[in-house]
Amino acid sequence: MILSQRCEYAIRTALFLAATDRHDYVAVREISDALHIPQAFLAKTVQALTGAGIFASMRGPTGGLTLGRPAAQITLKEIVLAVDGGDLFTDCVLGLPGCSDRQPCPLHDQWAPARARVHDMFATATLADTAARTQAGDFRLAFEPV
Amino acid sequence: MILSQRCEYAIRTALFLAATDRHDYVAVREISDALHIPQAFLAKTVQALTGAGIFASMRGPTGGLTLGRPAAQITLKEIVLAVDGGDLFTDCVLGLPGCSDRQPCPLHDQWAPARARVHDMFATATLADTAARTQAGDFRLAFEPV
DNA sequence: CCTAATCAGGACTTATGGGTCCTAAAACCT
DNA sequence: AGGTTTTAGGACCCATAAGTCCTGATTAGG
Repeated sequence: MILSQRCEYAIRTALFLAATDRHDYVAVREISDALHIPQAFLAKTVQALTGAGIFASMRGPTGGLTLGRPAAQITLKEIVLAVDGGDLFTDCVLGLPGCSDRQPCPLHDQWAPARARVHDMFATATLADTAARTQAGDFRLAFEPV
Repeated sequence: MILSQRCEYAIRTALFLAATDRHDYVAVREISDALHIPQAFLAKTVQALTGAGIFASMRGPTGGLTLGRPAAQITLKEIVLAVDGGDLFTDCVLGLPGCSDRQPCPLHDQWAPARARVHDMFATATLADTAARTQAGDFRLAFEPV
């Protein structure tokens, strides 16, 4: 798996919030039902995002989650960093510590550009762009379309 | 981690065999010492490669491991497939089952080409090419150069 | 033939990510 | 004020990857 399960859930949740474009708070329960994610696990996962300011949360009967900033100003890279950390964008493909341009492993020259391609994909994709595509076509956030 | 620990060990072992270009069998113990890999764990890991014909093994005092075919005819993709399977090259970045061109997730159009780039890197890289680079420069197969 | 060295592979232990459960704290509503 | 609904977060359980240990099968060499 390229992303952890937590991170897949986090991105799908963020896209759900951006795509349904509501002004009020959306309860974790509602999201976990729509996306078929275990509720308690999602509740813990989003704490990493609220802590990073990517989500905002409110308690109480009308509480729930909402985006902490406009969807156009949130990249998928931020979400990955908040949940999984930056290892995906920096680590050696052979797991060798200190691998770099100065002290490369035998695959470094091939891996570095491929890794950069993956990085750029996450750094370029904003929630607004991606959510717009979600609403447009056949795109799905769950196995059964939401 | 993009590759499992097993797979990182497997590739480094294959490169070690290709780089030291010996005609005889090399004992697992010798490899695990050189690359700082737990011996018993490496012994189990390479069974996936001997089973796939990528390595050949021989028991007894002069036994050990050797490449099953010429290094120029072994790609890193084969090793990944034998150890980790093909999920890295086919799975949806959001973990949605059945994601494809026909039934895409919101990130499919961005992810598919990035994933193809990673695939092509492993499919193109042969043990011979990569091992040649290992011998040439400062390249390393272990934290302390071998 | 016997011993030592090596791979093969099952059984077991440990570490970690995924997931559940329960209690506390905050916010709304009557 | 008090009850209900929600997030926050600690404690715990489970599945799997990582790693260890031991026994057996095979081979070389005296």
